[in-house]
Amino acid sequence: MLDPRLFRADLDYVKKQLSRRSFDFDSEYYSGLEARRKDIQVKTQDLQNERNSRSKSIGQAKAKGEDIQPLLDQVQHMADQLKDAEMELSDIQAKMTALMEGIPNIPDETVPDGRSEEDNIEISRWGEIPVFDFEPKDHVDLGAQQKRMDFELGAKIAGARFVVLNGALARLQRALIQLMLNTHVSEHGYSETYVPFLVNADSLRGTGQLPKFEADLFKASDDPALYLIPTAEVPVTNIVRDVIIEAKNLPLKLVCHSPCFRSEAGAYGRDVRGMIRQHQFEKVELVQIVKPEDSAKAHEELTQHAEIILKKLNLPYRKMLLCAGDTGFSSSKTYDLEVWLPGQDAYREISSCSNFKDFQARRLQARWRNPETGKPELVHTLNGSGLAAGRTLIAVMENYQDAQGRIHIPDALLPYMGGMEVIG
RNA sequence: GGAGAGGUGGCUGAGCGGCCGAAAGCGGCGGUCUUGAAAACCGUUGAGGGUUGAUUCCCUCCCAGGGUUCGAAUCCCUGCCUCUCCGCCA
Repeated sequence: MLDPRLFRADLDYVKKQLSRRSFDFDSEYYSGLEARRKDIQVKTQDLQNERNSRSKSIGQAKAKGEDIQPLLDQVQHMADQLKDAEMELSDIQAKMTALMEGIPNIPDETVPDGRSEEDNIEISRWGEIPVFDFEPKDHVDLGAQQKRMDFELGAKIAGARFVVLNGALARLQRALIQLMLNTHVSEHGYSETYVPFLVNADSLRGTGQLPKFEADLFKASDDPALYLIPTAEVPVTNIVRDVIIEAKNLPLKLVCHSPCFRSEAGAYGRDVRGMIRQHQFEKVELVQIVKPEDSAKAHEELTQHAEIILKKLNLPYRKMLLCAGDTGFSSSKTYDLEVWLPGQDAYREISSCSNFKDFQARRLQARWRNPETGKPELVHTLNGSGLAAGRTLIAVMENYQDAQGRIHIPDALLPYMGGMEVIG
């Protein structure tokens, strides 16, 4: 959620910034609502004030043993009036909240204009694209041997967009997760967490998935309302919901491995082959909670932490700065890391690292106590995949294949593979 | 799943339906004392919002949502959560 004070101070600026991401903000509707809100709020509070002072004098009169009946007669109709005003106020506040919750974050000034991924900017490239003296296979064909990667079985057990991994490939995925967790904990200073994979609506509202993106989620239960997490970002960031953090405890750097569940509504027909887009996948997520002044730097660092995993695995990748139109709803600035997939002859997203600034923090009421003011102020939140394990598995398979369709284990993973050097 | 107890400020913990945004203690902050520290003593210390020229005035918040009442932290209902005992269980 954006700062309501920003709307009152400079509506044109807000509208202009939102238009950069093709969001048409109805400022007329907003202004009308805001004017009414102000009006009704003042009216309601006046009535409340009157009720309070009259009730107080009734109490005092009663204490002195005076006849309070005349006073009671005076207040008779106040209750109804007040109730009406309060209902009107809560009604307009609900409308206001609904409007505000549907407005995306304002893009950072360093974010380029643009409408779609076509307009994203390549920041850098790393690694050498492997040259094969044979026609490289994609991960589906590579995984088909001995049914190590079995999509038919996934479909039988659950349905489309599910997979079963067997033997060495299941282990390889686990090895990747271990490498990622160990690196982030031991070398990057993150604290490992384990969190619920089912979350309530408040948590999803806090990080911005609700109310707008319910269709992307799997709802696991109606009563109580619980959803499967689309990313560990949700439970991990919600650790600081309604918390005032002491300045000395910042930054908070958390890493969490979790399965992720996405309905992929709206993605019909896209990436139907293979493990690129599944309803369930494993991911190691990095989350940082920082002082506002530190978030730009933290964003660069967090992205580098994700990049280091790719470097350790010697996987070629490029770093993209998303344009305003392609940046996610809650984010003010996002870098995507795209890994090279020989089977697709293309770079594909493997990590997305975002600075949300105070957008999530405002919804979460996640604050820190600023020693300079002594007051609680909103923190900045950031997160990024470090990395998506399923897609990393694909990248390793396709980049480390040989002419026989075998997969050579990258050096960095050898300690986790129990002596196995080649799969095949 | 069954039975009971309870949810109050950073923490512990009082609180007759009006004088309670809330005692007291701890913690935090500031000060006195001290070469310094500790102890002791004194003072101070919740959050959100509206409004204003203003550090003015006002509103809301004692788990959440309803209700009773002129008036609710206090009474009633529902939900959620925590604890204890029993059962079951990875």
